[in-house]
Amino acid sequence: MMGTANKSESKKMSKGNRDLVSVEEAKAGGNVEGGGPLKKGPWTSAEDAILVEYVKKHGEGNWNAVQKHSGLSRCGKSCRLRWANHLRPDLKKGAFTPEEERCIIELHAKMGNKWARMAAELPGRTDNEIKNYWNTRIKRLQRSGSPIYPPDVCFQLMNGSEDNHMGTLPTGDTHHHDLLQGDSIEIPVVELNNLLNSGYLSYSPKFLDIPPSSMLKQGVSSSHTYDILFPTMHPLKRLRESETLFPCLDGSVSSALPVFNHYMDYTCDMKAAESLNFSSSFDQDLNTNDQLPFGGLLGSHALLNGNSSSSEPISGAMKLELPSLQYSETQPGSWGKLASPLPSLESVDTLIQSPPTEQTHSGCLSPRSSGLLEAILYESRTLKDSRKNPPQETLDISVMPDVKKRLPMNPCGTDGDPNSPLGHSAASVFSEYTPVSGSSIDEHQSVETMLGCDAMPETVDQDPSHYLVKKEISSQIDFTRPDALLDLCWFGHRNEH
DNA sequence: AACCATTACAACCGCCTTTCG
DNA sequence: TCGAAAGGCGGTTGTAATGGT
Repeated sequence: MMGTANKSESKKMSKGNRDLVSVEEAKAGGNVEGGGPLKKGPWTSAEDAILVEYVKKHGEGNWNAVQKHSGLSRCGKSCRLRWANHLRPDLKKGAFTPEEERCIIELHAKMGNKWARMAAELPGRTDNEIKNYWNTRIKRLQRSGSPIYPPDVCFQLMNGSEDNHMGTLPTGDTHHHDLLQGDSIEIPVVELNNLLNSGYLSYSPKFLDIPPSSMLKQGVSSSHTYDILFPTMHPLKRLRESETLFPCLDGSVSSALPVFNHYMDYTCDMKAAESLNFSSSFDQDLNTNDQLPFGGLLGSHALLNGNSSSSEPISGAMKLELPSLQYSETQPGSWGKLASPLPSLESVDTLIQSPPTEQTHSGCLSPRSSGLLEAILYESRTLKDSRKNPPQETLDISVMPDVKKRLPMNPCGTDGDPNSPLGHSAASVFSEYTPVSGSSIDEHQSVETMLGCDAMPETVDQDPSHYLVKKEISSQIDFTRPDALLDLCWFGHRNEH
């Protein structure tokens, strides 16, 4: 908050006494007429008075002139912020109402961290307020391992995307037209990201149960997905705002419901959930069911990150900036041969989102060669076909010796679908960048663990048939393909039928 | 009562975009 | 057209207040 140069001053000037500063002191405290250093730290009531007076006279804007005209030793930015966040007469004070909280949650599900836009939807509230509220809430939810979004918000969002192909909430409020308008199929990736951040995937215990359509709607390609699933990559600056094209596939509402059925067992933010009449049993689940059918430990990163701490639950909102493993154009056909020594799943992001330019070494069309839209559509068709003619084999470990080694349980020699527009790649992530050393989970188990196949079938997943289903799933997923995660879901979907 | 953890809030920083001369 | 200034935004940090042990 305070600049380091003013820390001591700020400490001295506690909330209790800083209001005692007179206007003269406020003006003289820093500099008059912009000579000395600008003051930082908490604003005094005198400074506030000066600023209010100034705005009354001159109106908003031209904030840098405040210092000149009023003698206030604050920079223009600081003045603007102070005015916008505290002095504006139309500001609402006090805690957020349940309605506002609800609105924030929905807006965040739609917009992501677009605090200013969210603030525009909430009259009298500032972006800073909303941001603080959200961050606090996220921390709370992270600790409790609860979903970030209430189920009904996700449901609305997905339902909305169904309706308008935009992945937006059909909330009925008319002020979201900016998101609703347009005739493209573009879905702001933030919406997808945030659905994924919802925590329905964050622990992934029910990952396999998520219908593919739901999964797709939730944005499988989003970076946040991988934040959730692969939370321990070294941080780099995330792309500031990735607007990703992602098609909406058909997917019935009913197919999405089971997800919520599962997760209604988990709780949401206790406070918000209570205010919004959400069920709240997740805490209990946390205490009693610390082992999950997915093979991971609840509250553990063991899911795919055995070498990460298990002290913190994976939470959808976990803010992890992943390294941008930019797929090297100089390495054609190197799906699965990633250049970076430690790429993240952002790389998968990149791969999936990248425009098609080349074919993979296996001859399969990669997303690069045919585009994500085509890929998705293709896979959609494949899925439909598969329902009619269940595939015999899908796991192609032949092209991924590493995976081959790591999947000794694979009962099927499989061939990837050479016609799939989605080529190989995900295997690299699974094989290369899953836990390596010092892990609590044997790296060889990483994939199995993720699939919940060989890990702890007796703990939660008591149903042997369920276990077998997962076995089948694991054997049919081609981790050499970037859409392996899609497969995960799709198999999950298939197994619902 | 002391200590610690958490929460809520305020403010700054850096980057990006827009505006203007 | 270009560069500087201003404005806007999101991320981060620091601190007081509060609650629990």
